[in-house]
Amino acid sequence: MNTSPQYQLITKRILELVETNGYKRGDKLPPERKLAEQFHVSRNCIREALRTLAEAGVLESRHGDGTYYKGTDFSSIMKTVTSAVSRHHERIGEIFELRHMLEPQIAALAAKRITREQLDALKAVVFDQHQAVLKQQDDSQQDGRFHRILAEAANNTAVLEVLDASQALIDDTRIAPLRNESRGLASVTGHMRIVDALENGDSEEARKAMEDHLCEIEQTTMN
Amino acid sequence: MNTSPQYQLITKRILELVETNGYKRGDKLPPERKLAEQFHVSRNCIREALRTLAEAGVLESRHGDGTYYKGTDFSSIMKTVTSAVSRHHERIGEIFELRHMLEPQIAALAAKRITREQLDALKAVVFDQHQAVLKQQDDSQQDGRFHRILAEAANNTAVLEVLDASQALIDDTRIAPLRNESRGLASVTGHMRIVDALENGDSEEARKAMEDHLCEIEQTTMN
DNA sequence: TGTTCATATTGGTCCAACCAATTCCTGTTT
DNA sequence: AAACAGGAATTGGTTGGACCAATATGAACA
Repeated sequence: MNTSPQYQLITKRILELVETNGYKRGDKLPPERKLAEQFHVSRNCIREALRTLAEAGVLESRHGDGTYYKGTDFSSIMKTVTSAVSRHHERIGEIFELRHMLEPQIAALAAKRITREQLDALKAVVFDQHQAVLKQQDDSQQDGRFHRILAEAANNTAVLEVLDASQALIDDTRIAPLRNESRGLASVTGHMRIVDALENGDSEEARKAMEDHLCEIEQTTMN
Repeated sequence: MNTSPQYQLITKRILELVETNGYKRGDKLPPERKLAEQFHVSRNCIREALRTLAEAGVLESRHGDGTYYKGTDFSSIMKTVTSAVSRHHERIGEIFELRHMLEPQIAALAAKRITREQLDALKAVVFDQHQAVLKQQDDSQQDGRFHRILAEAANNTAVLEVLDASQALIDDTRIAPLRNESRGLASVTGHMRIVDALENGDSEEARKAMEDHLCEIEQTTMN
């Protein structure tokens, strides 16, 4: 037989606990001793499960304080494997390709589903980005935020998670920017066109605008 | 002071050990008890570090055997991505949507990149599927294989991993079949059209064919 | 040569205690 | 009443030793 070790089962049960009790990001879990008692296993076993979940980015333990539900935060996980990622620079192109597949359709979906608030947030971000560019500051923060809000507006968490992970990979490999003013302005213009399409609820135009935007970025990146 | 817990330090030291000693994929690490002695920490602490590395995909422990170096391949990184997907199995609709975003573009890419051998494999699968349908057998195996070969032909491991994860989820939830002869034949016809487009290297037609194919499936699934 | 079985090795689990960081209450001071 | 200081309670981090369970190994056997 190939029975799973107990700590793996416990891992799942803790996840269940979190889900069925509707834990939200930042909530504190019961102390290890309680969990051990509740699941009828040793505290040791609980801790191994917690280490697993911590590495997976689901939880975070703070000495003397407690264990917290982190939601799914990828950037922290990625840090632990950064060294590994660096050995796979050649694959980063695939990640870009993956994003290139998703983003235009996200834009199209968002055109149908975006809320008033999200649209406003988007406009605010583009505004901020414009300011940053004009001041010759780094606008990568705003740029990332723009794409993230869009993914949220598409209202599909699965896609959102995939995109977040991709972004984390890209960030971590520091492939990044080469940002200058002309490139920044082009980015702002692209974003404005997308926002415009969203405002009109025009799916096709949104898709196309995003498509063009990404192509432009790719060209200026591959200098 | 904000000293890291010991198990985190041990995690790094184990990685060092692996690197400096030139461990290769599949090599066996020293037993936990040795490691504990060598690093002057408790075996418990070692184990927590091992759990962390195991979750990161670097190591694998086998009961009664030993702990092995798994190497750090790309898929271990993507595991992070795919695990995100798998935490959302309740949202099966989103998963379908995700696939719907990817598959047509995969078809388009595959039209440019597919090899002779892959095209042959594709034809063989469609052939088998046709046989299965005519014999009123379940063709889900062939159907899955078709989409997988296509993803391989697109030659993008990142996308492939995401799709595999999605497929596993769909399989898992047994949403599936409702397969009957007319639906099966429609599927075969759809696949044939896609193969035809691939053979001609026609990206756009491949995309469209896949798009239509998916729409048809969705309709017949939502009975 | 091939099989079986005892044994050693190794990961998995448990317990009970103690260390260390943080929080929280309580009493004091201002 | 507000601010502060200090100690107790809570909670994660670590330890050592014991035992269970799966696997590998090698010797005895057919």
